[in-house]
Amino acid sequence: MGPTTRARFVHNRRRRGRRGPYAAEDASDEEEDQQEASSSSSSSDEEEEEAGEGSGGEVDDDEEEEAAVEPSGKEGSPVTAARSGRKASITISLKKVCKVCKSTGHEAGFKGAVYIDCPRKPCFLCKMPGHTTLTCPHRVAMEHGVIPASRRNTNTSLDYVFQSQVKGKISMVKPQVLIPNQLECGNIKFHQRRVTCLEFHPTKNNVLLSGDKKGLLGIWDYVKLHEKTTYDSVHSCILNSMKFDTSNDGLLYTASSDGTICSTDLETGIGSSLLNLNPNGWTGPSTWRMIYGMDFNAEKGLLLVADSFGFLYLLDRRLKTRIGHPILIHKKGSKVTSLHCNPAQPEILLSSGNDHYAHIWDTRKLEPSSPFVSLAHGRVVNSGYFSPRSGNKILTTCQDNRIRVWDYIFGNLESPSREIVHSHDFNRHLTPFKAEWDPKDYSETVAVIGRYISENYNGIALHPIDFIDTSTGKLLAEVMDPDITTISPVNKLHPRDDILASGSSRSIFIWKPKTETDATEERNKEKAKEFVYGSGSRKKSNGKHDNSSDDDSDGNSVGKKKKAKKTRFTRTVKGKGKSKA
DNA sequence: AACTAATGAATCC
DNA sequence: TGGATTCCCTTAGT
Repeated sequence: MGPTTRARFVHNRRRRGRRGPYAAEDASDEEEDQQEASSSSSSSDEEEEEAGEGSGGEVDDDEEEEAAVEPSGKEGSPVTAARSGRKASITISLKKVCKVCKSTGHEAGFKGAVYIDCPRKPCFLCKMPGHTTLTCPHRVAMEHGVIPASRRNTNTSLDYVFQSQVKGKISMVKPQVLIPNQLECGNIKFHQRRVTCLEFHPTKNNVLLSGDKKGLLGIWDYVKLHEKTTYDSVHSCILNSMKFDTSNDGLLYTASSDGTICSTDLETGIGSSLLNLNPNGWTGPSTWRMIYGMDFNAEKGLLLVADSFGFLYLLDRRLKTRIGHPILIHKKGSKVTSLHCNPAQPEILLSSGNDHYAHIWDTRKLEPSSPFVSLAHGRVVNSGYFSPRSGNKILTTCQDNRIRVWDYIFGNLESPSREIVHSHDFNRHLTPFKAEWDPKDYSETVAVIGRYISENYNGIALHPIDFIDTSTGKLLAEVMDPDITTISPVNKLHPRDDILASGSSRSIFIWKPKTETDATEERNKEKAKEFVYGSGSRKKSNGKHDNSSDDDSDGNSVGKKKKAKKTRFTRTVKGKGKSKA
């Protein structure tokens, strides 16, 4: 793959690449409809209410019902049944059994595009009992999940230090956030298995690297859509992490569940192994070491790596050798899920683990099992990141459906500054969700993360990618497209451009901000549609995107699935106060 | 349309 | 500590 400088939009979904000040404000009214649609959702089909929890505990009084069903035949007239008296019960027959709690009287699952929770289980969103996702207070659209500052408001001396020393360095004027909410292009089934990680090339602006569960490494130039390369021999199973060598753009380090760290020269494709934790091959699950967390300390030329048994390894980049002995940094036998070196002080390390902790370490004086600071979590911690510029904040993603933020790492870290309830449950079939900072956001507040639970958008269940203001917990935007009905657990924001890359199942998508012209066009289209509907004529198929490409096989371009009425799916929640532009 | 496989963490003994 | 069991809004395949 050659240098990529030409910016040709070959076969992109959206043409106009011109950026304009993005007006997020105009969404106001249709927003309402959306909400309307999502909340009232099942207006048409009335639930047969009752029968639910009211019927109480007992379950199996209905054997005889089943018996009764049989004679009356299939859709045998319930009327006659009711008439005949004793078989009246058949009218309520077809007993519902909840697939979650196995009791009768209610059913959990999708009803159209709306998922109905089992009322006997705690809320699937916030995990608290007493209500379901549909009525969860954290689901309220705009506030999507903040637990308002569990933080003490006392002004300690540390807070003073924070105010005087740190705040000055962080821009307090929030820059305008340009949300890449418009699907630009996609690469369907680029991978054979689900995507597990994404990384933008540090210098080549349009190059995206991706890894999957099989260990495949993909390189894709999303401007020259046809420029794709894959390496299938680098790893033999899950590619968990990728890091570029900051002193050599062409060199990529990869960490895998096969227990190896590899460096790959992206120009030549030549790779070499830096570490193999399973030199004797497979000798059973109790000995097989997997590598999830990895980061690069540029200052020291040091690669930090952690395995699934709780150990940290230090590798010298040049010598390609281990330094010292492995050090236990999480509960013995538990997986270390992520590592991150502080961008301002690379010797400060943040580790997250399956033992429900995130730890802060000073790599200059590593003592097994005695971190500098421990951050307790409710469940497995999927990831922990220092803020991208100052390194003064910490953002973690935990399987208890909470995103946690610590505002100042040298302050009181006993409890997080904020916990933000957000749906990103663990599911063994999904790549773990990780909230990621926006590297371009000087104020270090914006984070992006995919959402697990779906919302009903005009009759179709979609799983948006959420942009969250971590300083308030407010949902800044939810990004989605009616063609993408799968969950997007992997998301990465471009270090310089207003671009979002997302990995959803086996596909990869590129998103850009909706331009002024896009918005106008859409509005006009909407108007036209109203007109057509108003005049009673049927609308013919709506604007199909041009498929003008060569290279059919593994399809560039966005695939179609269910087609929904295409209204405004990429909804941007209006961000108040950032209208300057 | 209705099934299945793949397969990680919690829970229970 | 360790093995069996369970599971919850998955996805792509048959």
